[in-house]
Amino acid sequence: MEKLPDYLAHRREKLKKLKEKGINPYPYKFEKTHSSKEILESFEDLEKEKKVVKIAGRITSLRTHGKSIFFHIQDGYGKIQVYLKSDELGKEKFENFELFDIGDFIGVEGIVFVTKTGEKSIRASDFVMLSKSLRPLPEKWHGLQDKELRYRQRYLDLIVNPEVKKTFLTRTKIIQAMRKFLDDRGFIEVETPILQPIYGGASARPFKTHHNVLDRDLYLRIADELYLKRLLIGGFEKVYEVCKDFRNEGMDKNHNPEFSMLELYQAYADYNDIMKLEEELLKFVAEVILKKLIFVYQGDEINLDTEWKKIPLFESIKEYANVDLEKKDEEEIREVAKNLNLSVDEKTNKWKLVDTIFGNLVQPYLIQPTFITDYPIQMSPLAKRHRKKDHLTERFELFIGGLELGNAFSELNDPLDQKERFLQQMNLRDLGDEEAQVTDEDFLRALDYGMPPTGGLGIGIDRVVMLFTDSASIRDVIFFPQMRPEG
RNA sequence: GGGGGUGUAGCUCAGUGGUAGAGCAUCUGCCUUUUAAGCAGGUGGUCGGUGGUUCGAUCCCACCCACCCUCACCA
Repeated sequence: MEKLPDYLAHRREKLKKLKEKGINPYPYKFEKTHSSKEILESFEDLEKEKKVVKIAGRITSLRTHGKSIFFHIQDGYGKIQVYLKSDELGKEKFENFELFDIGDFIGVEGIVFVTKTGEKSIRASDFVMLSKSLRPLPEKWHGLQDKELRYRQRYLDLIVNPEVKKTFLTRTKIIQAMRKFLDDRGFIEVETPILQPIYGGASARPFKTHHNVLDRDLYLRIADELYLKRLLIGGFEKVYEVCKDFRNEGMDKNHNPEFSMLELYQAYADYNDIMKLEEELLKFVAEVILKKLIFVYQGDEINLDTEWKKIPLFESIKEYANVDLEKKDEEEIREVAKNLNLSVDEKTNKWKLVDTIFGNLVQPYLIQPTFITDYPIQMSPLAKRHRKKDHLTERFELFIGGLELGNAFSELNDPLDQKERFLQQMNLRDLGDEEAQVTDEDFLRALDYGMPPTGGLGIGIDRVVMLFTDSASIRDVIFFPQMRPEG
């Protein structure tokens, strides 16, 4: 048998001794009366009444003093100090504590008191092992710093870095707030397929899988769009889905292969209505989460309490890059990109060139909330033509803090136009654009039956969480980000 | 994929061409209000991996792996 390192062997030895004493190191349950938070909040009453409390949690620090011991236990809501005294527990019980370590789950019974140094604590009259820990926790003072370990072993990160737990609690509250906002406005939350025979609704490469019984390839969805629109056709007027989407593409601080999205559709609305809706939604979330509309993201002060700026895409490029691309042809735009030292090649098509120029010269400077509107048709195959400018669509993206937070259209509901757009996409695909969208015949058939005029919106939930928790990387707001196999 | 950085004890980090250190954790002893408890004494390492240079490599070189930053890609 392989020899364990000392720090593991010692704990195995203690585990064995517990069993020899007839103590189950992994019992089935413990009836708590309070959480640490509840005790601290109602401390004065508990102290006055000398009420016996029972609390459970993980030992996170330990100070022994011969015949007395102090330790903190951390539960799901905070931490509280416990005091053990030999006189009060009896010698045998007190000595059993030798088999407890930092990291173990313990149940404690006792009454509350305040120590000499003023800390609200529990004077234990009994304690019980709830789960023996066989590995040491990271260091108490610096916590877990190594990002790789923090992501791979998020549970440790959560145990020792309290601000991490707070970020994820905020994440949950943000999603709750989004649901409340939409539910209160009569939106219906729905679920649509993750496994799709034809992927659509966005421009991205998919993950592919296979159904054995049907002997058919399926794709993990890259968006929910085409299914939610089918529901509009079916008669729902306001729907939304909080979903995971999957895109088989690169990973960086703004992208994870699986990510969370909020998609919503509202019949009889256009993109102007959706702009207003998204602005109200994010202001509502900010009020709920931050209790204010002015906050700092990555060093920049962001003010949501303004009239949010709206600029057409080409205007924004004119404003920030000082060049008018709207009337230029592909070669002229390529020249512009090259002169700006952007890495583009002869294969980069016109629309990707525009996108690259925007992404490098405009997007990073969109710190205050800004709607970029009216994208070219070729960049927006699911968006309705602009009512006044035929070469553009009624589409917008929202940027705050340099982050792209949403993408929305007056949805294309002209079945023949949609068919044309799919054909254009297939042409791009034939020219080597692997992210070009795939024609979905069933969706076209559905559109033939008629979809009401509709406004739709997709919001990257992870990025909203980044914004409101001042996180620099998407990995800091996803519990278990995608990682390569351990090296 | 390109450029830069990091990788040393369970954790946080020093360090050196002659096979290694601190703090915390852990172990032993002392200690009945401590809280980064204290005091005394221990244990613990394939120095990310594989090759090369060298009498000798954790250190220098090459390649590989992982992670971070950045560019590209990716709405």
